[in-house]
Amino acid sequence: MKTLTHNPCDPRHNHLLSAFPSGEWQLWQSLLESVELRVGQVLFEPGRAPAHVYFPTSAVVSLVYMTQDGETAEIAVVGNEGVVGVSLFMGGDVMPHEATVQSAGLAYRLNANAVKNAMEFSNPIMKLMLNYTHAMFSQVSQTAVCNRYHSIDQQLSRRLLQGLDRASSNELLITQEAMASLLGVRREGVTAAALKLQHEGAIQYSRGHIVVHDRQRLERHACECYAFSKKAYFKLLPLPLAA
Amino acid sequence: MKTLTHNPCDPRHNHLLSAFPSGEWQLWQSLLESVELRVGQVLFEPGRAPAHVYFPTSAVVSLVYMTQDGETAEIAVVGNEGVVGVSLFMGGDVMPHEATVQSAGLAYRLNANAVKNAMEFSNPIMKLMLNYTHAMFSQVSQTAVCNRYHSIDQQLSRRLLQGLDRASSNELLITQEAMASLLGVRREGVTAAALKLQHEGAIQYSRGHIVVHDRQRLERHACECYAFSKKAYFKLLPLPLAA
DNA sequence: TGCTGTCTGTTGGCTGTCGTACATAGTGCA
DNA sequence: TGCACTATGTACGACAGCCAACAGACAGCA
Repeated sequence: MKTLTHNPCDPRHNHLLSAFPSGEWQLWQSLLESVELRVGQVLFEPGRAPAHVYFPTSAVVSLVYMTQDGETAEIAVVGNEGVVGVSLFMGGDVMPHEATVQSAGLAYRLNANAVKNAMEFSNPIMKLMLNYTHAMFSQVSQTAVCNRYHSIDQQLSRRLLQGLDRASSNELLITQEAMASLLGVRREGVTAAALKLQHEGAIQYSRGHIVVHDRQRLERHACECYAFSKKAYFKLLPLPLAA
Repeated sequence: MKTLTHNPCDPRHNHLLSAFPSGEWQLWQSLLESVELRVGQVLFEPGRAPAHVYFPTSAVVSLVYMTQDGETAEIAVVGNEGVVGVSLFMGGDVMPHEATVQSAGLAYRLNANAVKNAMEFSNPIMKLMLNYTHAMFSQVSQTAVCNRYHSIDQQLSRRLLQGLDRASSNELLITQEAMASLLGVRREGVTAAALKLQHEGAIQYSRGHIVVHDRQRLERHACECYAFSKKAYFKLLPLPLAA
């Protein structure tokens, strides 16, 4: 079993790829194609079959749902802990949401047909991917409840922490406008919540650059959803993923 | 391939079971156990591995998420179109929500170990179950967005329609109090929304008995979520399920 | 240096939902 | 018949978040 590296250019920097049994890894390695993802890039659109699955190493991808009226809401985040395109593992293809690059970086991708073949022939990989799908299912459920009950303050803190977990430093790149459309609230609401956090010294927000100074304070502000979905992930996926 | 029956005592009244290839069906048939489900019965609790999967024929089951503070919200509904316990198909076991019987009736259940064995040996069944899991994933995503953007009026209408689709008549049995905890809102909010629908002649609400008089009016009131999750289901699951 | 566009901060009024409290009406049972 | 219980209807203040509009601040660029 591979161990997790600290080099984001190594495909094994992705937790799922790093958990491949070595036999399977030999097979997949040659099929993987490295791609540089730009902010805002759309990996797949709602209602259209994804052409690839993406294993981010340093990039972060948002799964975003859009209503008829064009209002948006993020239902899950994927970084180097996961994979974009779980629908392919469930045998379907289309999904009701789109996948957009939230934070630029590297990812390794695999052709959809190759995925389908690989899944037929490798049970261990199939299981790994379905386990991740399970964790994502939990994350989406959590989001549903979060949208119902938690305040903008709590949700902003949660989302910053989720971003931080997938980032390489304590700096995040996202404007309040963009954060608002992820959370599905107004930009002014995000401004107010961000100011509160800033006055407390938890973060520093400036024109799309957020520096997190006090992570623990964020954790106190965040709703349970952050801790819960993280716990669900670690419970479902085997070591060394939890490392 | 089996055809869908109109007798709720027949296991093939469940859409998924009716779609089993005949070879597989012979195998499963002997393992299925019919159970009568009572209202309020808990099929599995959050954080505990489910002992069985349930294929409802006439019962309706709610998947309900509960926050730390005891507030609840339904994330999906399962009737004779689906199966309760999809986590077992993804290889995991625990789920963050509980499954509660919403409407009494019959279901066929299968031991969790038998499920795991069956999944190992039958690819077609595995695919069928994962397709349904996919549809449920869509439903949960939709719920997340619905919770963010849609009014109580819209959500009540949506939920009544979802109940209706899984019921055998145009009468539903649920109190406003119970509906409120499914939608994750106050009882008074449901009362107000229900009165509006009642004044328009769409429904008749009386002490836990709802009679739907004008389905089309409900559809006009409901948010897009109803139609969308229904469409997703039919897209993902093969005929004769769509019948 | 100044222009322009983007990002952030601020304000005031509005609406939907919440919290609480209480009134009324069916339903089942003694 | 009357009592107890549950379900539904009503009222009022509080508040979070929405909508619209605008002001200031910073960055990039000519």
